[in-house]
Amino acid sequence: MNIEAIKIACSNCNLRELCMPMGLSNDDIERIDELVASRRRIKRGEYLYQNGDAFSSLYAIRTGFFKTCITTEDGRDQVTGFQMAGEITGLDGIVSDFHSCDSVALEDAEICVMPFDKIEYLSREVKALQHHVHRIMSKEIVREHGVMLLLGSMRAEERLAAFLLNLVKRLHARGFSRTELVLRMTREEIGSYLGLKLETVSRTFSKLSDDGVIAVKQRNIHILDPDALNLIVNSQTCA
Amino acid sequence: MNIEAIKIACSNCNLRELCMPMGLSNDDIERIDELVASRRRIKRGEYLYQNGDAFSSLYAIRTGFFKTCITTEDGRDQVTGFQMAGEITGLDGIVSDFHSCDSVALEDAEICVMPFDKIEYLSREVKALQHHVHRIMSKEIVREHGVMLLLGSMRAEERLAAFLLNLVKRLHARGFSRTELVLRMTREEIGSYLGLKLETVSRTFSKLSDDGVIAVKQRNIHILDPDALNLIVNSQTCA
DNA sequence: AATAAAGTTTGATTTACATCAAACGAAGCG
DNA sequence: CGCTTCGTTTGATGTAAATCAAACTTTATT
Repeated sequence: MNIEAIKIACSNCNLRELCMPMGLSNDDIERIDELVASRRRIKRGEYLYQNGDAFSSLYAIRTGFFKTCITTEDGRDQVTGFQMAGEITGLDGIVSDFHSCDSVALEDAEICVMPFDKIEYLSREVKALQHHVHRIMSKEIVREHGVMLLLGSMRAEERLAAFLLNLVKRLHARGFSRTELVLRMTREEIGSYLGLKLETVSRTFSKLSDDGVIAVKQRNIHILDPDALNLIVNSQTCA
Repeated sequence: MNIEAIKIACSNCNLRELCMPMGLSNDDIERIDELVASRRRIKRGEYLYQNGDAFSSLYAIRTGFFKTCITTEDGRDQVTGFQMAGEITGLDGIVSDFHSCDSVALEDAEICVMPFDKIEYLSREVKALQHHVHRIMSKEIVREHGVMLLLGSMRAEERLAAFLLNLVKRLHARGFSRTELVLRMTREEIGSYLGLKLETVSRTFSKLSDDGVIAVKQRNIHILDPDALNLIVNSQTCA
């Protein structure tokens, strides 16, 4: 393996506990070292892929923060997810060989390009990789079920609480604080994801702040009372 | 192959154009004939699987109609999808080895049990099956993106129009009418799926009926003006 | 067939969130 | 540095859908 190949090998990556090689034996990780064809830097605001682009690869996020969103002809826009380091994006393109949503970097980012034919080839060779790919897709399906519950039956305060708890949980798995987080997205993007208008998002932040549940300073959020936040999500105001 | 095995073989199934063997060559279909371990009959109202059940298999629907739903501790309920003949259900269980939602038959049904370890084994052998499994999961992800858009940014009338168009499209692919359909679910279940209360669903049916877009007789829907229905979905009242 | 239970429709009222509007703060740019 | 742009907050008002309520229809049960 040459220097360039070593540099992008999963076996040499500090995210291997979280990302594509998660749960694989050391042997298997070495067998999938050719998975990543290249790395790519994406500046804030740039697209990783866009609706209509030909699908060829999945992308593993090394650094940075992304949103995925769908835009309809009539100009409606829906953020379908936010992705951070160690997460895989691009799954929407498999079914039709074209991407059906946009992926946008919310901060300068670096991603690993994993050609999907290589993923399929290696999945046939490495059982653990095959199962992991299946799990990644199933996990995305289950996540979206949760979003459907949120959009279908939660009130604004519950939605925002669930959103913050989800974010902080994923950040904590990456070694960040359990109580402090920096939002990488605007109020409008949060609103789009949660099915709310940006004014409602702002008001709800203010409400949670007034209630002493969180402290808000621009995009810096400090969770003061995690239990209260959990309670907001799990009990619908108990009528 | 004995009589019993032939009876449940994909190569012998009238749904093979739609279901698991879709797009496979005749050779490949024969190679996956052992995919279905058994068939199971489910009566209306019975569970195919439930939240918390151990995951072992995916299920292909031969006949009948299902809903999947998640129920939270606090009693909230969200229908996450409706499944009909030729569609695959159970994908939610892959990630954690336990099902995270319920699958309920909305009419007497018959399903094919496909043990997931067998799917993975055959996917390693048959490239076309591997890719098809990936496409099925990606398709579900993309479908859920659409539901997120619906729940996040559409008004009641748009949601119901989109729902009817989606149902009739899938039914038409199965040889049914492009304009007539029989709803297998209650107004409440439609409402749960669409993030609306049953009264709103009922009112919206009445509205569409008054406008001459559809004719409603209990659960029988006749689409009188497909173009109008499409227009409702694609243009947000043009403010 | 009678009765009960489940599902649906329609009306009156309430409400959570959207919309409209204005001011303010932070950040990017010439 | 001042200027513009973008993002955020807060207030006043409007509205789509929720809630409450009652009648009605269909389906299940005995």
